[in-house]
Amino acid sequence: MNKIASTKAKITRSPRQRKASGRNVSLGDVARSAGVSTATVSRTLNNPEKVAEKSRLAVTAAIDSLGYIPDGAARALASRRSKIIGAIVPSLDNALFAAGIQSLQRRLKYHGYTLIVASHEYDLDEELEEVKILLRQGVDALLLVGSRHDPKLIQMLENKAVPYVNCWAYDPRSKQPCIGFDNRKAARKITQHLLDLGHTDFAVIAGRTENNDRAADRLRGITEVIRENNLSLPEDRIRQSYYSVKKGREAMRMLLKAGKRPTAVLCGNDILALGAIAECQSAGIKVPQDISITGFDDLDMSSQMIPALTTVHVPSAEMGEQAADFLVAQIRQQSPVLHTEIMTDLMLRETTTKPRN
Amino acid sequence: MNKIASTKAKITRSPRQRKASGRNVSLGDVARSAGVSTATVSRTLNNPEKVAEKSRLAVTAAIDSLGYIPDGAARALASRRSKIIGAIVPSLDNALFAAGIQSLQRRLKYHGYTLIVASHEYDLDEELEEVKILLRQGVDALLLVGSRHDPKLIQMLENKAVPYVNCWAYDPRSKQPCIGFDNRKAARKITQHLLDLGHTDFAVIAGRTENNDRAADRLRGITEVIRENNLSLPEDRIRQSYYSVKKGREAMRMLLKAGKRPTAVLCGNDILALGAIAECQSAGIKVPQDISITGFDDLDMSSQMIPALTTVHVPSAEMGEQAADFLVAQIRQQSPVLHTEIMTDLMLRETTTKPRN
DNA sequence: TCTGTTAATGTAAACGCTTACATGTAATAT
DNA sequence: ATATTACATGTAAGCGTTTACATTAACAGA
Repeated sequence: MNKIASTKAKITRSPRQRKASGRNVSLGDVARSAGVSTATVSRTLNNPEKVAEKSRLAVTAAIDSLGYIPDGAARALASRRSKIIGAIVPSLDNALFAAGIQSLQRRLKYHGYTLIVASHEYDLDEELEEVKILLRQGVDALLLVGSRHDPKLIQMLENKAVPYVNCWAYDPRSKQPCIGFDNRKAARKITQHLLDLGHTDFAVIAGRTENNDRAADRLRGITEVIRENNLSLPEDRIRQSYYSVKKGREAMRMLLKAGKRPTAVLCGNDILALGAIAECQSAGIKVPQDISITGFDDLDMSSQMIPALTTVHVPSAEMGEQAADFLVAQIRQQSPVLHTEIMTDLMLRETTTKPRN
Repeated sequence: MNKIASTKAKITRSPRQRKASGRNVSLGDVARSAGVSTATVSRTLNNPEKVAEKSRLAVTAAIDSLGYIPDGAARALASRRSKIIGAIVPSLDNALFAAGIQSLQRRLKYHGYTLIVASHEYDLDEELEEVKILLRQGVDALLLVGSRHDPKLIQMLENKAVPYVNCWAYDPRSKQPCIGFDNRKAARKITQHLLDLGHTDFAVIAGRTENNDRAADRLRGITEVIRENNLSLPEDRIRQSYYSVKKGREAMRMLLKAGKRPTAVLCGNDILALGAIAECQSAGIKVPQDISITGFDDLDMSSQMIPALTTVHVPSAEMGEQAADFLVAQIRQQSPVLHTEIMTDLMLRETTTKPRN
């Protein structure tokens, strides 16, 4: 890992921020220029169908020629809606969330909303802090990840009557709206797949479960099924890691060091699985012949790697879209479905097979 | 790639959005409850040092007991600053941007700013559209990616006197502020590395260069060096792809089909390189023994894969942080350095070696 | 011609803050 | 004691929209 050549900064000073030349053009200016009242301009912008064609044309012409851009703050203050929706995710570094956010954003934009994204780095206090900030910014609605939050958080949202939805998790018994999938059920499914192949000797590389109910549910699903089948899963066969390839490798390295090698390793997500596979390759252990490995999430790359990863497909894009529709409906005082379970599919690919007998 | 078992949605209706119980608590309420004027409350919030300790305590106590949350729209309207900064990136799906955005956000938060992220999917018209939206939302400053934008875009920003900075690219001759690295120079460096190893027979899997000046600069750097060394790089040895593992595999497949195999393939980023390597593995071609492959970006995983990827390290996190500092300084009417070049390092790892003679 | 109805527009009062300026008060200098 | 200064606070005028309500115009029906 050599470093070769680096470059150093060149210095140029930027000009002091130039003062805006006079006032910004306001809705009043447009009204004057178009020869109508401010109310008519406002209506052309927000309810064009209520304005006679003649005035409408005059107004749009004035807007174009003046280069008018409405002031969101003033609009928000007067109308009590900011047209901004917030999303608070654990991390943007995770491709899973990035994909969901991307489709959320696209859909929100279609509805005329702008998205603010914040992240809390898997820290629930930080999450509460972010909610306060977004509430202060006046978001019209909020998307959260998972179903475990600081009670104060939910309280604040309900006080302010700000719609919200929990995503990437599905808990129909909760009072809180959610759009997501049952992490536990999906984890059970993939575990069962390994059992069906004949595996009896498991290890788990889970995500960190404190402050992460999705990781906890996945781990729970796995351990349940294993124990229901009267198989053992000792503590030292369960490792928790932050989600990174490096951590996945490290965890697998520990597992390989510690006594008898398991025949199957269930990973908390694809990134950890990629790391686990890399570590096996580097140790000369063949996947899946010597050891079966599974992921969770089905990132784009997971199907393209060699060997292609057996994993659980999580439709993040679909979820983001549905979340957008849900929140917008809530803002519009409609009553969309409170709990939506999203399908999750088992993707059987090349990293799992029967154990060597 | 089987799909097994899927779940279907359960239906529950959510209660119609409950109306906020009466008015929201406002700064005036706090003032009354604390027995001071609204000005004093405002000052305790924004310039606590200008308020006597006694009043300050009374105010903070009132804020706590009433659960007061300031209204950002009103504040923005009155003060002409939203405390919001916007960033428009090509895509959030790209881990490179995600990492930069994450650190940008962290740093902005430290300065007391909130970040709005938008993406334009590598479409410059869309980028202009996003700028309009963010300007309407009243962002105090804007981060852009790359140095090629619609001229109208820059014009709008200067009209409104909104500070901005171009990132992930470095062009000291431009009037526009930038914080980034010289893509062309870095590409030259990694190409030179392959030349030094003795390669003469190259292929390139570049990103799509239309609407992506970074990809174009990288490609230019590569072709320049090759031609300066009197080597040929025919058109059919240059492929352009969207950034995905799948596209990388496809491109490599085409390359392998088309006549004589090159001894070295330069990829536009790590994701493409991962795909290229996977395709080679699947075709039984050994990396780096049979073919050397390079990436660009140095994603977290690139050092962990087997074989570890030779690539260019791009310090996205550092860039995000510097961008935050730059924009905040600009907002504060300071004059930070206009052009900052960030170091980029060649990471020599396991996917490059001397060509078979 | 007059009245009732509808459609288009205008008037002006919020919205919840910030901040320039005025006022009052206490400390210090003369 | 008075003048000066500094500090803490209060008063009230915006900030740029939206929107309830009032007004006007146009037209149909009697």
